[in-house]
Amino acid sequence: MKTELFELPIATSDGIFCAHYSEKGLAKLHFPNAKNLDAAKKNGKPAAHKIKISVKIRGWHRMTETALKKILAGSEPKKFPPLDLSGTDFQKSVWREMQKISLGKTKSYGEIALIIGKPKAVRALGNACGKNPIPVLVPCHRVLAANKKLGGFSGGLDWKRKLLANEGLKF
DNA sequence: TCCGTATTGAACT
DNA sequence: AGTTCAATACGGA
Repeated sequence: MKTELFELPIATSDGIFCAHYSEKGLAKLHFPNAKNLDAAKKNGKPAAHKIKISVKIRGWHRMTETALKKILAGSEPKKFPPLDLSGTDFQKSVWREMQKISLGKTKSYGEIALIIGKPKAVRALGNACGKNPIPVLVPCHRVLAANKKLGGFSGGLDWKRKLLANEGLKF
């Protein structure tokens, strides 16, 4: 059975993000890509559902919005909404480790692999990163390749560069 | 079971 | 210094 997700837009200076909430918390976060904007424009409005949003979810959304904007502004958010991460244990370990990376710091895929006790699973790590449902809040953009090179990024490499630049990192 | 992957480090131009 | 290549762990089909 599929869990019903509530989809809410978050307008930022960098575009309109889309947050998906389950009954347990924030489940997914969507980058504002060209399609997104185009679709939103086409519909005249970004997903204005008439479904009733519970107070609980409104609260989470508020936290998400604040946290997101903080990060885009280059500062570390103090409050996070609960995250409803769905994935394998391996993926959850990876995502959890990534959340521990503080703003302005970076780690290599190899580092993460080492921390979760599987030094050789670097490639699998990349896989897990690509499936990270919540970019930015789970700072997958702070994970670089070994030589401090940018790896890749789901939302586009531009975003990764931009986010890192926001945090004062240079290349 | 086979394929792809956001890696890595060593060998080879 | 840039490029190619095999090894490797995990998830999806």
